[in-house]
Amino acid sequence: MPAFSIGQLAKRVGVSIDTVRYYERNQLLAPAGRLASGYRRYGDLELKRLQFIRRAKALGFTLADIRGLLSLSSERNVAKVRRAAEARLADIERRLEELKRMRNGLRQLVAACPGQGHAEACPILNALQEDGTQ
Amino acid sequence: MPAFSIGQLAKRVGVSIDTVRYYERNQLLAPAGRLASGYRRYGDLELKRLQFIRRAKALGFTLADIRGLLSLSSERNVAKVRRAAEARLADIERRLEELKRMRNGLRQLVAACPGQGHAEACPILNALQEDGTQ
DNA sequence: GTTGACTCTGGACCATGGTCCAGAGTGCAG
DNA sequence: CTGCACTCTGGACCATGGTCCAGAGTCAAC
Repeated sequence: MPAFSIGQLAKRVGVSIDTVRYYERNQLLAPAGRLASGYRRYGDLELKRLQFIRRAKALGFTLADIRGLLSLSSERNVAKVRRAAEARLADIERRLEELKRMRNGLRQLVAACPGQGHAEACPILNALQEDGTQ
Repeated sequence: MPAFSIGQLAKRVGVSIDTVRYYERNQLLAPAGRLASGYRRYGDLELKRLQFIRRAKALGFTLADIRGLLSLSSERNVAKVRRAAEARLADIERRLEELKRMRNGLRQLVAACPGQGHAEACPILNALQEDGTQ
């Protein structure tokens, strides 16, 4: 049963030691135990859990989401996990649409802007200054 | 020359009074003047400026970006405004791609999840628990 | 002239996801 | 057994974009 220090754990997963301790403070990841000196010790379980956290974060889950996922996961409640993932997905799709709207607005402005000449001819400034720009 | 109070200004633009004062603290919007009592007074210029700020924010500019845009705009420097908009656009496109990757990852997981049965069969849990998820 | 709504100030506080610090104690290689 | 790297704790601090508060003063309608 392999055991490693917080520094080794952090390095393996590619996060900072501070981040590991931050996750501990926020109930995401506890050490497997402590040495007599108080040094934290971690095993494979904690390694996996930390990787889980990072992967979930990469998928756009917040730490609060992840706390939830972790407890669902230990409950092994598949239906709830699926619903959580669906909610995340819906949220991401909403954000995608928003961003696309922004992008299209900006694209039009940039495309129409001569990039020189006087300000009155600049659609970017005008669009921001007029009403109903969207 | 119309003049209104901070409350009227805020209401017209649809922000809170606190937000208007916050923008003032952060050099985005100063009142046209003050009454003897110290009450702020705003005119059409400030109304337009606040609308500009809100629209730019809706396009995804940060307040720091907007501070920049406002000064470029008063310089009437079309070339710089355009470059700022292009940079914003590139940033938005980068974020779009990231979100799409997340969405696709999640979509696959959700699609493959039976939503019932035991945890071993749940690809969401498995994907988060295994290496090389994406 | 009284009442209720509005405004003033400075500063504290919120969430998010960490980062950094000092001062002290530990682990381990040579 | 020395020395360096590592770890411990608690708390402060960062950026972002605000929100809320108390206590005092003011405006305007009636």
